Amino acid sequence: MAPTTKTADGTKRQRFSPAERERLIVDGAIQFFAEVGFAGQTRELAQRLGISQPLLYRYFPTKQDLIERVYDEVFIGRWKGEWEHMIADRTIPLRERLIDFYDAYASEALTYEWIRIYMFAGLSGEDINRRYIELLEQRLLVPVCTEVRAAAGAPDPDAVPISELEIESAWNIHAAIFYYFVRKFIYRTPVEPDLAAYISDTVDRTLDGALVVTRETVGNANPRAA
Amino acid sequence: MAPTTKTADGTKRQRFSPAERERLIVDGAIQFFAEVGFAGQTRELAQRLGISQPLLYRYFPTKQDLIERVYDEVFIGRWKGEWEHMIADRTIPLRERLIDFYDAYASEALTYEWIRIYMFAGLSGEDINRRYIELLEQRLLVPVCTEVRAAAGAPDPDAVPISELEIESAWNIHAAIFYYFVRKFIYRTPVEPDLAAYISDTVDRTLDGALVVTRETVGNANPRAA
DNA sequence: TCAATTATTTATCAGATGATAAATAACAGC
DNA sequence: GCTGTTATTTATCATCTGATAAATAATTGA
Repeated sequence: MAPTTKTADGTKRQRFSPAERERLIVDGAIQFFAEVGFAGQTRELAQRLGISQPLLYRYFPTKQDLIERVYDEVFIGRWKGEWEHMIADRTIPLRERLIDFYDAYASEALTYEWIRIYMFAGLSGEDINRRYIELLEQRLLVPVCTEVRAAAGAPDPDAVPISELEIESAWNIHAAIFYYFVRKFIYRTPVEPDLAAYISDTVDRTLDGALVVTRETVGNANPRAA
Repeated sequence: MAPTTKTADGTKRQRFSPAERERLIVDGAIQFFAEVGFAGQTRELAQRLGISQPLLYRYFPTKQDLIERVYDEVFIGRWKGEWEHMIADRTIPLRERLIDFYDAYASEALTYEWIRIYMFAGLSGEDINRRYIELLEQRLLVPVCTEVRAAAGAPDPDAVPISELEIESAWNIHAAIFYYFVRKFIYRTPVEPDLAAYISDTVDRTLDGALVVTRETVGNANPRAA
């Protein structure tokens, strides 16, 4: 046969710079593993990327290395420092701050890939979830509880440390939002199409519980003023 | 070599009736798949059961058949009709009814195997989750909303149909309980050790939101009496 | 005690799967 | 245009994995 300039499947061979190709592989892997889980096969991933399977191994020595990279890409660096400022900005009513935060958090963090990879990671015993939950408690839930204290007229955390019960009530807010995406991306159940409306309704309902808990268990900072 | 009466690994061959062996296999499979997911290998399952791998195929023609059986065992028949009576029994305060129900539901349904298999099933695109959610809405959430109506002094669902928003507020109660077990069995994060206390606290917080929603969106059945 | 039945095991297949080595072709510099 | 470099592919290995067939041993009934 005459030598051909084409590859086996007839398409011209595409060449990218290592940086570009790596980007393509990582992005494809995120999509792929989010969809089928980490038991997904390298051959199928390669096919979706339009490359040969061994090329993956040029960029990642083992499948596990690629998976670790996916974890990093999805979980590290998606947390925005400005979110913490949003929560703490007392020039805006707390309810609005929470709604704004969850609007941002949902659109930037709680995506299809994020939710599913997070759940796959949890089920396969990775400690990423625990680490993420720690981050969440420190950077979101404690600040939220602090703001709830202020909104409820309760003493500052400096005076009375935040209790487990208060953290739980902040988890309730978070869980309610999170569960929306679990239903949407994991169970694939019909969900309220207007996400913004869902978030504001949910914050309304669950913030109430947190305020009540705080008032009842921590009390007023200055009872005689009441 | 002299013929031996033992099997290769030196243990005497155990014989069970087909019914008994099937029971052992199904129970083992539930544990096994809950732990490692449905990508778990039949050889490893067989090893845990102390049987040879081909014996599995004597009882289940394919691995998928075994998986279906696991679904049936775990999800079908764990729902107890009496739970619906518990929810509807107006001789008891609604708060207590919900706490009693979730105590029972948590201990009988929301087990390690249940939670993990449910999540594995969802991630692999099974429709079991959707079917279960439908069951839950009809047999739990709608009844809960009905009772919330009564407790809030709002009109009966016969007069004013239950809204999506009310269902969402019932979901919030459920999601908060559910999330506790997700944290415990999937993320393996430390959780409140006193489950009963967690449930009663959570019902307190989240039921409040549902009552508020109902009062504000459905209103009082007899406003002039207020 | 012996033969028939069948629960269970050993041996094995065929295709899948992560990974490696060698061959090929696109590109860069001169 | 030629040549060296390297991004990419083809070919292939070794092991894993669901599934099947044949052999074996525990049990049952006469």
